[in-house]
Amino acid sequence: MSILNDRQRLVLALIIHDYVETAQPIGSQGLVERYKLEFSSATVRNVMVDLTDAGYLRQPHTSAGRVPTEEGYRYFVRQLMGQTELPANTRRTITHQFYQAGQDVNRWMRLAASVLAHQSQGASLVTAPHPEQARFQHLSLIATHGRQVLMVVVWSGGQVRQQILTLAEPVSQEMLNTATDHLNRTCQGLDADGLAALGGQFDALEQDILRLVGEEMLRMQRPVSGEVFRDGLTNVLAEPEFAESDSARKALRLLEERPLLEDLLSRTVLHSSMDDVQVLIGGEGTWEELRDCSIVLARYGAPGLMTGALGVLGPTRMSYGRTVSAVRFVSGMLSDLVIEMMADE
Amino acid sequence: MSILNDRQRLVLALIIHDYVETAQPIGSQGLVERYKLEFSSATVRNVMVDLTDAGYLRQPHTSAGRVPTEEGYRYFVRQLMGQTELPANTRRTITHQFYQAGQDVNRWMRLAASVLAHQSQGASLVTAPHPEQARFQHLSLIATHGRQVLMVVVWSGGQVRQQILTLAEPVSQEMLNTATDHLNRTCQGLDADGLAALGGQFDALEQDILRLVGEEMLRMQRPVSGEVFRDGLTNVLAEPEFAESDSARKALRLLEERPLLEDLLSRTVLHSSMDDVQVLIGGEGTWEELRDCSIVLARYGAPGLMTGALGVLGPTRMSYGRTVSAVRFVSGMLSDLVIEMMADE
DNA sequence: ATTTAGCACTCTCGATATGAGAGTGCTAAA
DNA sequence: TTTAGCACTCTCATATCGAGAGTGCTAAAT
Repeated sequence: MSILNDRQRLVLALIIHDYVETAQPIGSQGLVERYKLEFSSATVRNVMVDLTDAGYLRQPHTSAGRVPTEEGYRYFVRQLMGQTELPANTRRTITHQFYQAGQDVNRWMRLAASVLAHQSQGASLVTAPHPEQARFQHLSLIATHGRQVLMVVVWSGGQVRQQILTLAEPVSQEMLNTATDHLNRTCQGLDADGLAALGGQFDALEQDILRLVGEEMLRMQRPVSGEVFRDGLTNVLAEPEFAESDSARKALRLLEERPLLEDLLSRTVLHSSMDDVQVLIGGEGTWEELRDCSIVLARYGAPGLMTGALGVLGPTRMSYGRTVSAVRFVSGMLSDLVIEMMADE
Repeated sequence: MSILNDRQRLVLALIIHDYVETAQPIGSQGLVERYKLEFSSATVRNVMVDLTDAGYLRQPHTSAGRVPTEEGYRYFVRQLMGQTELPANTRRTITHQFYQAGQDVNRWMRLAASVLAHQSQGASLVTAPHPEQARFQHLSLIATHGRQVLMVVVWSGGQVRQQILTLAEPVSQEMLNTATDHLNRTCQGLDADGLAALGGQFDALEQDILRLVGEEMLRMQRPVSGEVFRDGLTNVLAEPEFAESDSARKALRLLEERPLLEDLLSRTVLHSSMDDVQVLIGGEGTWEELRDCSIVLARYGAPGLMTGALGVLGPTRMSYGRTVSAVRFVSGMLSDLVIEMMADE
């Protein structure tokens, strides 16, 4: 990566700024006029040649204006963008909305997806927080009909998972109550290892239940185990570069199909530290589908305890400042909420 | 609506069939050649004039082929299409998949959305089944931290809803157990009226809980209360008429935004009888956003007890035969599953 | 050593023209 | 009632053309 002088940096920033707005190649004259630059268009042209040689700009064709390359965007994001924040009143409004959502995690998720989509004008996704180290908290067994039993397990993060079991033989609600009481007293706060270490102090029924609880625990600890919340998918379609809709389709499919999504998240954000915003520009050579897209990702939650991921998909030509600040803000918001929730319990 | 003779009906059916495949206006010559018709293209042209006068066909411009009108599709769906079914082996495969999903309602929903999207090549949506008449089954209260209590309510359909309460003052887990035991014994199987009718046989804590349970019950009985499962949104983008992406955006937004969706469902499928497939062609004058789209909808579930809705969105030029059979089949499948589940409990 | 004015050159984009092709509607004959 | 024949219409793809925007280069100016 070349080292740019101030003028080069200024011109690059201005070109990116204008191109993000207009989606049109940016020419030297227009730039000088719009920003009343104190050097001439010829000088700008010289600078443009430098930036093109450095790989930060390109021309769609001879004698058209310049367009940022992926490298150009990367330089901008790393070196030029600075730490922007959402406007104070926007932050207040959003905070208020989260506050109103109370303790309902599903509402947090929906709200986060909605805020991200709205602020960034892109497509957003938010994965539900999942425990990195699930701990058992409470169990209910409810006899329904014959050998069918509804098992409801509450985990220490407050997640609730239910499942219907079919037992080998009918069991009365009384016996179920006895078993749950025993298990609830004994297993409180145990993690997977703890559960496995418990010896033969249980009868057959309790052993069975314990095994199922253990399986559920494993399922829950997978990275994209729960629901994925999305919003603003149609925003992406509004961008002119996706008018032809084919690349848009490919990109949206990435968000729609779970395996692709798991791949994406596990290769990037899961290894990053909390609330650290990552910007993937143009697929970074790995995702063909994302040729003309960028993704802004972050991981949120209580490190080591309960984490999730969130992100925004938009065209490469997106407003990185706004998007990064939105992602950072929402990620921090959710982290605070999750940490607070964990502390309560 | 005019009465058509056999030849007119045949020509209309063939034009719709071809147009659905090619998305191109259909001409008289091509029709005669492709289907080796025993009358000439001139005759077909005469028939086309009749069908155009009747309002079932139109010409994009003078001297282009014919294209079905919305009325044409309606006539086709009502009179010509017949009762088609998915192929037997497809039905078997799908049945098998549902069977493998066990009793997990969320998996049913995801699978239903996926099957609908795949079979119809459109965008699908499925609302979770919600109780028409919720009955209380079981309650758990779990003390978490200070005055915070996690309330988990199980309804007679097997739905589980959780919520975090903040009590006026700290309460021990013992006291919570006593209260839940009492409430679980007393309220088993009661509906909203039943709960309201219970007099002063409860202490203050129990009264509070009961009130919250009642509120939750009301929330749950709203038509689109739970999650909405979607799939295949990108299928729609693949259709040539949505290449320009603007009308596609409008239509997909209808599925993305909950209020619009509630409006759509409440005005149509909620008043229909179970497993009865409704076809809305071109917005039916009510939904501007659906100008070039059709929606195939059905209601599923156990009538009076637990119902949901499902549907497919596609271009007006969609294969109604395939889509209607897919919607009918999946709807019947889910109805069976829900009824079976209700009978178990 | 930079910066700038001047200018020729290039390329896109929209407007306009043109011809092939597909399809119709009409008329008159079968 | 059906059909062959034919003139007519309209679209679509292609080609042409000029305006406009923007560049790169050179030589002069700072």
